[in-house]
Amino acid sequence: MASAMGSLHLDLKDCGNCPIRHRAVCSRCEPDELEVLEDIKYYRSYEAGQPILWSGDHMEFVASIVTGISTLSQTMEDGRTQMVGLLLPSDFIGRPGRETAAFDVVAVTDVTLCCFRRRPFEDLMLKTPHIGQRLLEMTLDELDSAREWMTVLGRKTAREKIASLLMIVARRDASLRKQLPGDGMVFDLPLTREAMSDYLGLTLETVSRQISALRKSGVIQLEGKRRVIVPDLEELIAETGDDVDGGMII
Amino acid sequence: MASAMGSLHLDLKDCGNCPIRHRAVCSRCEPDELEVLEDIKYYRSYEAGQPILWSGDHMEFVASIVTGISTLSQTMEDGRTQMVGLLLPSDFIGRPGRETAAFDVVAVTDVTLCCFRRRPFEDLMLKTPHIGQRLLEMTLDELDSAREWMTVLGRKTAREKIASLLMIVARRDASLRKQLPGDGMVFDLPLTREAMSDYLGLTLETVSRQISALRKSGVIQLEGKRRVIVPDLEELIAETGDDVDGGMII
DNA sequence: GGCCAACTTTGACGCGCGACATTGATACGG
DNA sequence: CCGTATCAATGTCGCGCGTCAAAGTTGGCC
Repeated sequence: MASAMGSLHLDLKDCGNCPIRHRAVCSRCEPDELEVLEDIKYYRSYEAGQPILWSGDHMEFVASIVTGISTLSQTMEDGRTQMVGLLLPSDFIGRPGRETAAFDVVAVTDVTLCCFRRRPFEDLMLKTPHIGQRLLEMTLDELDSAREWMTVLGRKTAREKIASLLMIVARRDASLRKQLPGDGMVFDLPLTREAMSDYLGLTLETVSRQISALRKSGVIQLEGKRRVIVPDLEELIAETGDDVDGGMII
Repeated sequence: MASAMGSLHLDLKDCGNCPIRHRAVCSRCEPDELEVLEDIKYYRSYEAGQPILWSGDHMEFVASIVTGISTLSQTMEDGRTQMVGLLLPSDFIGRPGRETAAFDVVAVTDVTLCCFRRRPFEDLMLKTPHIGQRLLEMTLDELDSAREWMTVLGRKTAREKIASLLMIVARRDASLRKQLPGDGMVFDLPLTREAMSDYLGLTLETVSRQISALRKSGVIQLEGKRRVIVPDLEELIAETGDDVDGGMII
């Protein structure tokens, strides 16, 4: 971990080499604006499974995810939990103008954050419209995603929910490889069955059963618990209940 | 309707008298900035039940809701629909930088919009940081609401969902009257049973049954179909499944 | 290798809520 | 006045998914 951080520091101290340079909240900044950001930024890292923030925590920083995956989730008094966001590299954590975290943030994989102390960042936003513009764009995208997701939660069957999640992961995986999703594609599920159930508003048993059912129907094949093969993409899309390739931002 | 529009025009042509002046996307604008907005704004009105936008429509304008209530919803191929937003006065419709509507927008009550042609509004946003700043703040608030709502959709029982919706309406009603919600409060449901079912991811019948059940338990009383009386607010809050007065933005 | 913890799968059972049908209440127009 | 439309309430039935329980799988560690 320490050595990983060491190399990250070396690679990333310069924003020009940053892997999320073109997508994160800083993506519209000019070189002089980046310099100001570079002065106040610092990195933090978390191991898989560690909490990053608890709901109600005082937030001293806002941050961009540089590498890894985190979840944003809410827990009811009696322990029921619902995931409300899946945070990927370049996604933003925290909210300018808010003192405390509204949701729990947990690292699913090892995670590296590029952090900015909140106050200086808020000041900078007022002086640097490019940051606010990009953050608005990102927030609007997240709102669209959240709304699509509400339809999944409110109206889809368990089988459709699983198929929808598989398509989301498949699309994301394809875009990381700079390919289009297609027949025969292979990808890994970044989430445990329990995390999938939190995402989809199901129990982990139902998730397991529906994945088995999709396998038995031939819609997907499994290699181990996590690796998924999609022989016929159209067939999987049909299982989502969406009209052909419509919907499902993220 | 025509006469109503007439009086609105007279009353509202001047942004200084606008009922949503302090909350809408223009709320941070200085007098000179308002003047520019006044030049490009125009009003439109819709009767209860009318569609304002269909998903996929080309959007020539963005708008603020001045009066009335609209719903934002998504429909699946087979007709299942999920409401993904409840738009109240001062809420914003449309998205700078997007050509087509992503969701259906329908007027629930008679609605008046303050519209801006999209292109000029986008240009203005680049020149007027106050607009973008306010829109960011509003969008972040909506994102928080959407996330709270996801927990309702994914994890609550039908009875808890109904109680949660009643609390949302109760809070909104109290804030309009500039009071705190309290024991014995009375309010009207702005939505039909069907709209409530779309909101909560339930069927209309289940909504009807759960409202009857809450009435029989003495948690609420009904006056007609739409008017609700809450003898003991704590009791209703307990039915939501939330911890005491936590959660439930909007 | 063997042990242990974490994760997953599968089964049995029952309840909550959806699907469908009927009845009632209210409003509107002829 | 009645006929129709809309919205709501309520009954019946059954399936989907949650709950509880147990067994199987995988990987880490000594």
